[in-house]
Amino acid sequence: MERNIVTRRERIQKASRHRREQEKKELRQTILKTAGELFLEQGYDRFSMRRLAEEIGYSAATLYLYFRDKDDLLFTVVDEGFTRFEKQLVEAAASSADPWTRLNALAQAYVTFGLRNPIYYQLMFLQRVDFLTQARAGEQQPRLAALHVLQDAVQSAMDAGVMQSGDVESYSDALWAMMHGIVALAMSMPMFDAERLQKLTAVAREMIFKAFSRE
Amino acid sequence: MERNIVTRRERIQKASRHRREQEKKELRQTILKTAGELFLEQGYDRFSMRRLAEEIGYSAATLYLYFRDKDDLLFTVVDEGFTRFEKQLVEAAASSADPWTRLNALAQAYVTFGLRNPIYYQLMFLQRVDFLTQARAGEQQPRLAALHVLQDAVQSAMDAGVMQSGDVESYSDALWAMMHGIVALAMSMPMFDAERLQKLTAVAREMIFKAFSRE
Amino acid sequence: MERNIVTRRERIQKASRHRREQEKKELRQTILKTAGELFLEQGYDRFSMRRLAEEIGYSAATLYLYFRDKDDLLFTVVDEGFTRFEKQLVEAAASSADPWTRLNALAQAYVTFGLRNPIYYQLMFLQRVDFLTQARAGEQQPRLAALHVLQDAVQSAMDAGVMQSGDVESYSDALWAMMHGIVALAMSMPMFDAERLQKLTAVAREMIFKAFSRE
Amino acid sequence: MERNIVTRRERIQKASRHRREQEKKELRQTILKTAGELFLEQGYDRFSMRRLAEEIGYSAATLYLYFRDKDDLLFTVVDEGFTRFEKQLVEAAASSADPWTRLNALAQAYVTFGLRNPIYYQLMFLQRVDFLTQARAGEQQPRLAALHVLQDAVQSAMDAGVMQSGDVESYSDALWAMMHGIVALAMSMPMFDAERLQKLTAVAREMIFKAFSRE
DNA sequence: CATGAATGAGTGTTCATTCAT
DNA sequence: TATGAATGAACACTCATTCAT
Repeated sequence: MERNIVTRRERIQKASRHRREQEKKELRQTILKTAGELFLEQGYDRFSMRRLAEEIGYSAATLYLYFRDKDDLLFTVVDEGFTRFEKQLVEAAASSADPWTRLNALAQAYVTFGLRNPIYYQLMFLQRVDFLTQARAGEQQPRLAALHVLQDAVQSAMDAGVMQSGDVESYSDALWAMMHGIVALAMSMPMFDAERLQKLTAVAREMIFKAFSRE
Repeated sequence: MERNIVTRRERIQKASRHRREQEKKELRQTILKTAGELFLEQGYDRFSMRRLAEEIGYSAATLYLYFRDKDDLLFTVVDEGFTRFEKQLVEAAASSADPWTRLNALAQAYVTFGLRNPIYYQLMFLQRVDFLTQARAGEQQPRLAALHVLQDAVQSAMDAGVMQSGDVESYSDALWAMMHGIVALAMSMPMFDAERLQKLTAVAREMIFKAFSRE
Repeated sequence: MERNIVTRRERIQKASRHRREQEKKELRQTILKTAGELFLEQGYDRFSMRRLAEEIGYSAATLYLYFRDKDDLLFTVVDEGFTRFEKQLVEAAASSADPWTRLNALAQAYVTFGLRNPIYYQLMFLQRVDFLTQARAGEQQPRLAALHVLQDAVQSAMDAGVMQSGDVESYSDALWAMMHGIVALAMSMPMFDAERLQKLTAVAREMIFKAFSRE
Repeated sequence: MERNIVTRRERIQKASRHRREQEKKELRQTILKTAGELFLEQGYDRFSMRRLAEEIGYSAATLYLYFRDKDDLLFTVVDEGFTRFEKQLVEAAASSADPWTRLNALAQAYVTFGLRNPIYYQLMFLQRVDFLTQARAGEQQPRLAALHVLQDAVQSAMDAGVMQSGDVESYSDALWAMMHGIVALAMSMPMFDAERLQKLTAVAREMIFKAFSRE
């Protein structure tokens, strides 16, 4: 009987611990999500720990139970951004067996990610570029892995002979620059409305095709 | 003799006034220059009037003798940036009678400006995009005039038949995006060393040529 | 036993929470009180959040945990003042069934309030008259309600036939002006010592009687 | 001849000195006048030496050639106010041989001065009451002399038997309080429009008559 | 786990005043 | 006489962060 009780207690404790861990994770996610929303609504400068705390309904001190400091929080947001970013690029890369189509899908995915996740994109590639090369102590996370997907796609397109051959890195960089430029302009210049942006991307796609495709 | 004395006094006063005006202009320039350096070294967020004052060795209050407020100072930096920017683009545009060469010169000038004046470029096109559409009270300075130079060049290249014809604005936008992307990446991504950047611009130039040139 | 422990913990927490709330209220009161003293000693102009903070031995930032901003603090002082003011007038009005006696009691209460609460009176009727017509967002507190008590008393005195009838508002205003004048002079003119003031109020009372009482 | 020249020179110098003194006086007056206007328009708090300087078209430093410091300037404004105030009261007192009429004229003059010169009144009797008892080093100017006019009028009205006799100072104080109250309320309470104010003064006049006149 | 309370350091800005010229 | 230049001290207010509970 005692054993039983102990077992029950253990079970309860375990369940409780599990639940608590679950709750902890959930709150962490809530913080990150809300942080992102705050960026989007108020901009990077206006974001503050206090405002974030208020928004999620917890005290400011609580944030420091989940993140060492403000930069740690932002770093995590950026991390999450890179995770999603990579995931979408990988998906796009996997969407087609044809190297050229894959390349196009990748470019499309890149721009789409930027336009749909301006918060992440801002932080990842514009506001906190310094995070790009940093890695959290102990972790070893190549934040730029996502971009290797692009290089790989270029490489295989060249290998398959559908793309003009040349220095892989440089060609990949050129694509990156083009896409980054489009996203950056679209995001910050008020004159880039939907129509103008749509025409721009069309021209860009055509440009890439003419410049890189073989035959 | 009296007349002489007066004249001398006047001369002295005039010289003195002139010297003071000169000094005032110089300090103004020093402020602007130091402000730029602070941006570059510490980043936009860390820039503050107080820090700037300390840097130039004056009290914070003094800054307000030269600029109405912080935004006025930044606005002036940006203004100066746009003036130089436009000047260099116009020069590039005037460098050749051949429309295609002109277009290339323009692109080259754009990127060069960005890389040589990262402070200006940051403020103009990344940090304070809001200034783009603003104009100082009373003044009426189209800050984007510079970019019309690009559109004009595209237009004349099309007119001359050396460039594939199409929607001028969109083609111009695509060029802008490409160049903006190159500058932005080069400026903020540490892995873009001189060599990689040089290769990138070479590919970009080739890309533009293949995509746009006719025949 | 577990239950007991929990209960005890809860009890402790509750007590602790209660104590903290108590302390918070006390500090809030200390702030308000010290603010008042500062006004009185140094004058409205010399009052500043910093000075107040120093006076209470806390950092300036702490004040903002208790009041949204400076105006909120002052507003609260004024509010408290009006609450006490109204309470005392209402009490005075209820002190007698005889309309004429009531009117006298009211006048006496008004002057007494002003002389005993110079800080409040200063803010309410001299320095921050703008608060008179304002109301804190959300609240709907007619700050001038107190003065309606005066009008009501005049009205009933007229109705009862003990006071010469006429325009209620104007007669009430005249009484107000008289009392306001007495308080204002007494508060700020150093020559109004206790004796002179006492004689003044006596004459004023007599004056009101002769001017307004019927029969 | 030499003598003549000298004389001429002296004459010129004298004239010039005179002119300069004249100009100096004029500028001083301009400063004072403009200071008053600034108070009226912007309020006591918003008044600043810098703004005043800007308004008169001189540098801020110039103000310090005419006034030791800000308080000296304000003191002078107040002084000027008291001078005008006294003058108007004296005029009113001299307007009639009948003691009672004189008293009425005085009261009228008092209120009129307050309403027509709110700047002066504010400074003299509300904002800078501290000046009332101060005297500029070396000077000996009883700033309250003006109020003796009131006491004198009360005295003679009593002597002439048209006013109920009693303690002169107290009766005079009561009149002062009434008038001060009216002016103060009218000046700062927004609800006192022209009509309400007019009715109030009428009641006040009637009140004084009933209370003080004998027969 | 969560927080209320607190704060030092900082922000941009204004002010009265000084002083060499 | 007048001023341009300068400043120290102050202002209200916000922030990221800490810590006892």
